[in-house]
Amino acid sequence: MVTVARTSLSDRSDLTDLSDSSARSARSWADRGDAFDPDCPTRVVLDRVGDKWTALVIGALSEQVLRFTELRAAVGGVAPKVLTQTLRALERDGLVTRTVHAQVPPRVDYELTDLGRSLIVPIAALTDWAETHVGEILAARERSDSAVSAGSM
Amino acid sequence: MVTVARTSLSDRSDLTDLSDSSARSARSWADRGDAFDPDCPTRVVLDRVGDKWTALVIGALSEQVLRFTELRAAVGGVAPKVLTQTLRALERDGLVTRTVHAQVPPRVDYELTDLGRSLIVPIAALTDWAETHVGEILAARERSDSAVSAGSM
DNA sequence: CCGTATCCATTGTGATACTG
DNA sequence: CAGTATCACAATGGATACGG
Repeated sequence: MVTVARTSLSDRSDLTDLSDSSARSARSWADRGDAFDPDCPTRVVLDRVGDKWTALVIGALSEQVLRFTELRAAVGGVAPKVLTQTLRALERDGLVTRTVHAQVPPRVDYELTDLGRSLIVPIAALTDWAETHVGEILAARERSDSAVSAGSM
Repeated sequence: MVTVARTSLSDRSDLTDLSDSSARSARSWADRGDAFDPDCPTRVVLDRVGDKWTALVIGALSEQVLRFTELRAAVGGVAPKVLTQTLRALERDGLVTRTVHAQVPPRVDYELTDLGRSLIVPIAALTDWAETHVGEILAARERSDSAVSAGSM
């Protein structure tokens, strides 16, 4: 159930007609939100998933429960402070559980929640697209960059 | 809608099928990359899609070709400098074409390329997930935040 | 109309060292 | 082991004004 909070976009319909002729889907892209709205669903998720380590952490945890240090190694040596930030954010959003075992030395397990596991699907769609098309992006990038330098010669 | 998730990643259920069809997807999460590697496919795409305006711009352009000012209104009044940055990045990556019409006053059209259009699918998977589950995230967030303030009382 | 130029606040990220 | 504390820095993002 969506009820996107729409502040500016729908009001400022000084565009010709954005949703009329192309009303092929019930909910148009234009309704999907305003980046200024902190509760815009897409923004909430993109702000979390788009950061540097979240996708990697979720990927690592999708395979198995991991401890802090294991996680740190799994994602390639992130600084502990940053990993802690990432994990706290994931925990706060209900995507990861943090379990402290009363032991010496301490043992803390991180595990995906059901919600976190469900996020694997759309992330996989993105990583899948990325692996398929990153070549085209990189090629376009090189073409563009070399065109710039060629233009200045 | 969306109908994404051809289960490319989720079928990494243990070791079973290394079948050819998912030769690419058969790679485990651990192989998907290192965030330090600037050419890691997921990073390249996430760095682009995860920024503040790209998803909205692609969404707007998915419905129709738009001019600079139309785009600006469509995504909710982004500052021109930032919109230019976003569009230049998209153009450089081959996701958007920029067409200048020799007219007075000038007219510049922005349009998705085939590559850009193909990106709509995984983005839709993400926005779809976001709209479905943002409530759970926000609820978890509130629970977590109120637990913190309660704990300090 | 379609941008660029300038300045600035905020945030994200990281290295390093230290502690219960 | 599992973090925290501190400092530093680069990258975003935004407001405003101006130019071709």
